[in-house]
Amino acid sequence: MSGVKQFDQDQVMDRIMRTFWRQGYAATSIDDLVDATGVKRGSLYNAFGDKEQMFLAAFDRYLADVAAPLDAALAGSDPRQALAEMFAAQLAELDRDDSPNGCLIANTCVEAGDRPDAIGKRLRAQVSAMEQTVYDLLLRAQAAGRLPAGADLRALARFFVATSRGIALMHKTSGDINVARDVAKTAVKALDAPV
Amino acid sequence: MSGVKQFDQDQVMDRIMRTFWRQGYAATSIDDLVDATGVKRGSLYNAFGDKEQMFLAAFDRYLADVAAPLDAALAGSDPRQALAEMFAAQLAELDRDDSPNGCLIANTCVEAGDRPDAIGKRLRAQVSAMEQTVYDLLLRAQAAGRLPAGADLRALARFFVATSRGIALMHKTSGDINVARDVAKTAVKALDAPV
DNA sequence: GATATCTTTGACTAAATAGTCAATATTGGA
DNA sequence: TCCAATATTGACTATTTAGTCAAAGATATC
Repeated sequence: MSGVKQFDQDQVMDRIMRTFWRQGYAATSIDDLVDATGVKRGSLYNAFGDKEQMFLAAFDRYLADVAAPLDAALAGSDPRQALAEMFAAQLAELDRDDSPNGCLIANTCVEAGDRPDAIGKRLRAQVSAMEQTVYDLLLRAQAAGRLPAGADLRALARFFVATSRGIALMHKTSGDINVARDVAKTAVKALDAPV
Repeated sequence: MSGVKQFDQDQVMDRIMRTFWRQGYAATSIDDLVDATGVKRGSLYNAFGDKEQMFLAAFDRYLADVAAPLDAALAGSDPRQALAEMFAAQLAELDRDDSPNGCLIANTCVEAGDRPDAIGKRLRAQVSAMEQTVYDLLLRAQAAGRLPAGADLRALARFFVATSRGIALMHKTSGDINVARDVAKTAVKALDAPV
């Protein structure tokens, strides 16, 4: 059959992304992806390359479709509001019942965080970028007098990235959005702790 | 050969634990354990049961050997000092260069956090227990007037557990103990944020 | 020293795995 | 219409996997 693609690449990649998200890289077999997408083995290889390339594309898709609202929230100028919005966006994503629990980025931190391959490199680039985005937000805020001059912005940026990861893990184990809410609520107050 | 064990069970379980810690459950094959311990396949099965039982025993070993100092620190009465000591104990563990990066508990949250099997159950019991230990600490402190009456202790307890997990993930991806230090330093200050 | 019990070992099975490929079908353009 | 390029398909390979087992060796106790 064919000569032209018989499936919607975007839709199929969405299924692939969700499968990796739910099961992880190593625990997902190509047969799992065949079952999840309805696309046959050879067609998947033809369309997306090998398993590692499939994962990298799924990871990028996750960043664009799921993680993007978090980044967008960090573009604001009021750090309290921006971080509250970032956590709110994360909670909204976690609370969707048409999505797997937890977060693909956090999951990948565990599975590939210290690996030298393409997946590890891609992951670390993303983590660094998020830290930098938060840092830039805090820097703008400090320059505008919204944060104390003595605040350790690097430490704060790392703290918020870590908290976001921690929330994802807590949600994966508890399945309870209130747990995630409690953590987020407590974290944003850290901006108002005495230096 | 034999009739009596030819290897030190404690030492071999330590190697098994470190292998699961470094690679995760799914990514660790029995052959990996054979290579890591020098004990042959059949002897491992004879001594420890199947792969799931090996992991559960390794998990318990991790709690007893690696995570215990964190629990011990939480037994104090001054919450600021107790939590600072907990994080200090975690940082000390993370900084050991004879151990894998990251934390087996956090890794298992990702791999089995929402699984209904014995590993998932064991993991969730541990996470709940840690939250309760922190909560009890905060409750003692509040009763002693060391924390404001209006503080949300449940939220704080969940926050500190989440932060500890977040630190583990950040350490796994960055390999930099200063990142973990920054997060811990910022987290303990949350106790002094206005309610 | 006999024997029941335990450990070790390497070979084995059955299933799952990632990736390949030739045969076939289909399309768009010349 | 014809052809070059592409997509689909199921069968295929080679490897890895978890777990089993019978044979053989060693030990402690009686």
